[in-house]
Amino acid sequence: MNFIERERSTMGSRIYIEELSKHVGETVTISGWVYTKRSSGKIRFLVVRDGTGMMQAVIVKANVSEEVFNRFDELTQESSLRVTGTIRKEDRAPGGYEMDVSGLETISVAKEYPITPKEHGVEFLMDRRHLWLRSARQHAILRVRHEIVRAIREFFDSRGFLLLDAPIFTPAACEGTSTLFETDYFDLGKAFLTQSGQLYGEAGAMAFGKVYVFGPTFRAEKSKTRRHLTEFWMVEPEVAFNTLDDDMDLAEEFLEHIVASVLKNRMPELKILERNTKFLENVKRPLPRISYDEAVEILHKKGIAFEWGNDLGGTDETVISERYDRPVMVHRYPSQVKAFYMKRDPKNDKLALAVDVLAPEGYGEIIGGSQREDDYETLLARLHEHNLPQSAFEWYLDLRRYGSVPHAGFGLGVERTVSWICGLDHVRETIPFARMIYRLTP
RNA sequence: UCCCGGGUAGCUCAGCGGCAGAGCGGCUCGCUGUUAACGAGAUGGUCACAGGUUCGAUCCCUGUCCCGGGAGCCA
Repeated sequence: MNFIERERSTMGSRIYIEELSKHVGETVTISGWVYTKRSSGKIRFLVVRDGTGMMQAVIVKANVSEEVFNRFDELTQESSLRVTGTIRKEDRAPGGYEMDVSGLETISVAKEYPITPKEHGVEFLMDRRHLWLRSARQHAILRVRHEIVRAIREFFDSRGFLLLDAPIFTPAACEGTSTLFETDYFDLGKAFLTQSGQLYGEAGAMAFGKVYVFGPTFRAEKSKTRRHLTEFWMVEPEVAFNTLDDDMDLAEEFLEHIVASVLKNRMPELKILERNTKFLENVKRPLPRISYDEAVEILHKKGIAFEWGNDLGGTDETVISERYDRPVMVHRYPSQVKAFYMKRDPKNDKLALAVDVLAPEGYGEIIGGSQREDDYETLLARLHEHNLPQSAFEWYLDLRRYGSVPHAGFGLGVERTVSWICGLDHVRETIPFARMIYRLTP
């Protein structure tokens, strides 16, 4: 018998911790890592994680060979192992099930693991993000993120939207405002990392009617706050023949679906995160809709010196969103603070047909959208007003030359949404490996 | 870029113009139901870096570096 065969002969059937309840009374093997261990002399406890959950394994001196019993001593935190034993329902154990160990095999003894069950600072943990991902809280957050991404795709897929992947290298600024990451691109000069797939989404909408772009986006702004990453994920639906009102209808139905999916499928994770789900249960249609003018009025009534024509700042957004128990839509912003492609309000040329959705509890803007300018001459004039190079936008102008129609869309920031739904105090925990102004590793 | 706060043991922090501290982790010992186990013990330091003031600086001053979150900008 070779090594592998010998090892296999001592194992029960291999299962995952998430399916323990189906194997009560059976002898099975769990492959995983040591989360923590405790000893009380002749009875020893090993908390094993395998990626799907945690299980307490109990090693009783009287029930196992001396070799197995002593093997416990060499196991350090995060050592990898295979543990075999009988599964038993046990109310004292976290998860409700426990293993009575009969066999224990060390795969690799871990060196002294830096992340102990005690508290650590943000810098320390972010420097070890690759290890931090193993902890229960990070599991909960990333599983909620996964659920949100799944719900996003389910929402659009079930409504006949086509997933349209936009390029990441772009020839010029999409919106002309943000600072972009720049890189050399062979003989073609400079390329920029995309800050939005929206313009390509518009081309897709003219081709397929309704599409969504879902991918990473990049902003080289030197923002250093709890709401900013330099690389983040955005989902951007775009629908031909939609108006601003249609756009807002879509956005609120979309948000309702995402939140409902998380509440339905990820309650244990929200509990680990100690999230008060009362706020999330309120996320039902209709969401309140107020105009920018009304928002300014609210700020003035609160005694905030806010000048009409400016964009809402983070504090202003918090003041407005605090008045509601669910996300609030603010529409028709001054066109001077919005992007060149947004259509002006036919009733007031100073306003853009734009909408921002502000999350409650001070989480700020999670959605930004608009009806797009569909008139060729107007769009051309806007390009020039914003000093954008017409040549880089000829293809975009083609969308207005050949069968232009009203259309609208929006972008939702995935990390801000995860942060809000999980109730986190910083977006850096919502993505496996955050990229920020002073963080490029690990 | 600006404003504010911070950097002391592996980690989280306290401290103070006059011998460098605690809790936790790791290590040793004990314990048959632990849940961040518990009890006992030993170990652990370039007080971010460079100048300056002083009899004496981890502490006060100046500069630099790094971190945090806020403004601006944005999802």
